[in-house]
Amino acid sequence: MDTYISFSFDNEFFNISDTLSCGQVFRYKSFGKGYLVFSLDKCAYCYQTENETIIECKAEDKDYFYSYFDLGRDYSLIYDFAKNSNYQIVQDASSLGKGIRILNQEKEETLFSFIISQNNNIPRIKGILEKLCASLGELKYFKDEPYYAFPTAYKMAESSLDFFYSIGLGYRAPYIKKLAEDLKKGLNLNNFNALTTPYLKKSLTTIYGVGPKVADCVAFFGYHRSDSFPVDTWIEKVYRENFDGKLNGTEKISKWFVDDFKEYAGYIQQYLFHYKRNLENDKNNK
DNA sequence: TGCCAGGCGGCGT
DNA sequence: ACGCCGCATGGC
Repeated sequence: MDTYISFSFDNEFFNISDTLSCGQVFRYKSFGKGYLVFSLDKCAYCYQTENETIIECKAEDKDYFYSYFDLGRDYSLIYDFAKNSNYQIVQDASSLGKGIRILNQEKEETLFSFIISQNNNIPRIKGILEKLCASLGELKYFKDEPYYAFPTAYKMAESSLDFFYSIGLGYRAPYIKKLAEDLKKGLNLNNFNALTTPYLKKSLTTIYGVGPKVADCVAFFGYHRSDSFPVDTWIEKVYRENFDGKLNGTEKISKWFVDDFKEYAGYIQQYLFHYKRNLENDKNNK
């Protein structure tokens, strides 16, 4: 039988709820005292005590999830950089999102996920990914709890275009189908590993259905290129309202932030995204 | 109900 | 290079 182990990490720079809900990942669900988190065919159970976050997984997956949750990185450096910003909103956002860590996600799953994310909302993205995995992914178990792996590109490439429409992908269905076919034919995302971030993004945008925003997300969440700054509708609002932004076009806006925040840009983008969406939710819950 | 969502491809200028 | 438009679907 499988052996399960658990390990823990200090909570000062790790809030599991904020880390999962800040829009970088879509495959997780509430479970017990915390969450089940799914990545490729693996699963971890995470919950927090007063001082620590506990991560439980199969013994063989320990190194994977240690890396997945980015536990080898010192987030105090990132936090200090943000707290020293001249922009009040960056200071405020980093305080609220102090416990956000950037996950090191698998590249193919990240790419599929963020192609699906375009012009879409987070609850619906999660639903589509659930249907995709339940339909084409391998049935697995975390202890007694069943779940589905993320499907292989090979399996997806065998599926009809109608299938992709049937899970609610809408006009994104051909993007997903073509990517699966290209991967089956030998496209290898690790071939981009050595590229500088600008060339990585340029290479990613050659993929059908991948524009600047999705390329930024994949560069950051899949390749951990923190000199990326995804600009979506939320971030563009923040730019207009809180940075007195006059630039037009998401690519120029992205470059403006990267020029300013350098290798901290991505983390600050996440703080801002999390902050803005939390403000909106508070308003709507009034 | 109508507006919006972690935007992109295609087209016209 | 830039701006505009259509796009599928469903959450709210």
